[in-house]
Amino acid sequence: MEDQVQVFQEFLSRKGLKLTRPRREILDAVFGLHEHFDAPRLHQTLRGIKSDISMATIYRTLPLLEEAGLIQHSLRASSRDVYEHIYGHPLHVHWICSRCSKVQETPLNSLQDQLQKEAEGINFNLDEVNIQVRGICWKCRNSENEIQ
Amino acid sequence: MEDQVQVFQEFLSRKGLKLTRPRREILDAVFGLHEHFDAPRLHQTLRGIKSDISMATIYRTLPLLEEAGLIQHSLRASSRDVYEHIYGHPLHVHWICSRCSKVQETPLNSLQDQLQKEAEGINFNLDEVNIQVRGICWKCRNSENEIQ
DNA sequence: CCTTGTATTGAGAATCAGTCGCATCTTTCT
DNA sequence: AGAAAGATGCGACTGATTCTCAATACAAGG
Repeated sequence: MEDQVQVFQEFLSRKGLKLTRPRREILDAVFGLHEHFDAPRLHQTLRGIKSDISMATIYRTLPLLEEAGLIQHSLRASSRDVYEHIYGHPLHVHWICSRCSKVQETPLNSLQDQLQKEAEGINFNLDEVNIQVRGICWKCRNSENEIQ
Repeated sequence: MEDQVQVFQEFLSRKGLKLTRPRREILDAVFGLHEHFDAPRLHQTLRGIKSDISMATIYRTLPLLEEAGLIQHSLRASSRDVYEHIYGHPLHVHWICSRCSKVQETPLNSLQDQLQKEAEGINFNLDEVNIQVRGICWKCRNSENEIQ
């Protein structure tokens, strides 16, 4: 439990930065959410709970969390910067329905090995993988006739 | 040559819309660029060449091109809406270097088949695939020691 | 416990992308 | 040429993200 705090802490000191109250609260909020989020939503969440951390601080902290490998940019349907926390989560594929915008996730499985091989082929030091697939989910396929 | 014009033309008339001068010029500009682009860059390009098509028109046209299957949303490092034209291009993997931000592309190859299989597994009607991999490219790996 | 240098923060201004409403053109069809 | 429907440009507007800067908080040394 609270592994992510350690990770962040270590990352910060390695860079000569400090784990301050605002940073800690943002970290907690991020790992308290179990969905994708963006800066405004995070701000709302934090405000709801207790503190009034400024947008500026949130926008400053997210890149740090990303650099520390705790969160990653997620693919987005909208035009905002969307993140999700990944520490302790396996990499996955996002299946995005073009109709209802719902997002399902499945694990990478064997795809990862292949990507790894290709990475070696071009001498690329692979860090993160994001796979986004768009199409129509089964629910919408079924109700396709009604709408159109 | 100029296949994309036909495709767009047909798409438009199917929807009762017209292939106007601005739309045509945007289409040309899009297929004249051989990199990823966003609305502002497109605007700049168009301005440089000749016409003064408004941002509003560009923002209205891009979704049409997307719906026509001529371009697709690309994954982005920044916070803007980035597109690339795909008509006549095979699907590919984006290799993004976290250090120098350069983007390389490789074809999907066998990954596509696997995704297709997984799609069938969850009864998902696969349309588009975007794969983004982040890491460090060979150039940056080599010069890693110097900077740090 | 005080001092000092450095990192941080909040608030608000400033940007910038993307959207919208509307009066004015274009295109198409007759 | 005239009418109807679709398009466009302009400018206002919204909302996200960045920037600036003065005020704080913190760690280390005295």
